[in-house]
Amino acid sequence: MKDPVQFLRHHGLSVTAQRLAVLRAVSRRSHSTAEVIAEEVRSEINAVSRQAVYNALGTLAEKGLIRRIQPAGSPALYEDRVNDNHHHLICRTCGKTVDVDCAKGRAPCLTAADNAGFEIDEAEVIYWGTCPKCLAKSARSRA
Amino acid sequence: MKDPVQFLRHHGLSVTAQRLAVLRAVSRRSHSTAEVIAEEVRSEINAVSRQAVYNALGTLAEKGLIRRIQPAGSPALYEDRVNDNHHHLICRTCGKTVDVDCAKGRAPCLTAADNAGFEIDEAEVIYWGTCPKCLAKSARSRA
DNA sequence: ATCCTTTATTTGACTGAGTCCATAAATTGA
DNA sequence: TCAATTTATGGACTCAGTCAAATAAAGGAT
Ligand SMILES: [Mn+2]
Ligand SMILES: [Mn+2]
Ligand SMILES: [Zn+2]
Ligand SMILES: [Zn+2]
Repeated sequence: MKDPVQFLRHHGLSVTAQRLAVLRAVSRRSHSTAEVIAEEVRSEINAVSRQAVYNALGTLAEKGLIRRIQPAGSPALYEDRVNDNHHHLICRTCGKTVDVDCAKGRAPCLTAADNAGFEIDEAEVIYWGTCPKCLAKSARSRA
Repeated sequence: MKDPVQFLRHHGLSVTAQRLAVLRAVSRRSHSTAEVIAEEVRSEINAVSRQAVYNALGTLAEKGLIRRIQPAGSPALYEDRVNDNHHHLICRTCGKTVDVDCAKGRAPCLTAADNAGFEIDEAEVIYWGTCPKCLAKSARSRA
């Protein structure tokens, strides 16, 4: 199931240049926006509509080939690291986003203190803070 | 520090009808949108601009009197339960949002598996799933 | 109570990120 | 190869929020 063409077929999706290019663009760099992905795609196949990018990202995420995260104050980000429910660490100053393994190990940490009768399918964790670079910069300006 | 007037003064903010009404509106119901809050405020004092509502919500959140959460696919939500870094459980179907105590107890769970050199100041946790009502409804429709 | 300065509110235009929809094109599989 | 189905395109449109200039209200000092 490594091959994207196989993957698309397997989910009953037609194989299109746009989808393949979007897939490659997402893999090339982690945590990128639809906008950035669209630019990447355009540099590969020579044109693609915004809507096609959103459609591809949407269906690929739905089928589980890519993952979408939607941090506060940022457009959605897409990545190809999938199926491990890892978490994210985001710099409030510059937006730098890095992966963090799930604190509870491999098993996704789905247990809430009290689930209030909900059936929980995902625990989304975002650690907010300041990245090393921005820390250094603010230390310098305070000096 | 219970009294909102005191609180505003204490933070060097002038006390305005709009701010007080926004504060009351936020307290009246948990997890409401700016839009809903604006309507509440309008039913109390007879008019308020959208911008004034956003301003008030912004400064009140900044000063720590209210808290803003920004779940994926929803406008920002505001609540007055503050200073305990509690988490949220959100229904993917109907958006119902409920509080969940921090899994790690009183101390906010700020520890990531690997902080990558970041200085973390908040761990935001959202549990996504289906609420009891929506579970029941879908069980019924499957029957 | 009055004036002055600071701070907040109003109004209305504007933006970013994404969605909707009708038409055109590509993909599939018979 | 030829429909039938699935996607892509282009353009209008929406939602949630921000910006900026003009006006109004609040707070402090007389
Ligand atoms: Mn990631
Ligand atoms: Mn809450
Ligand atoms: Zn940073
Ligand atoms: Zn529900």
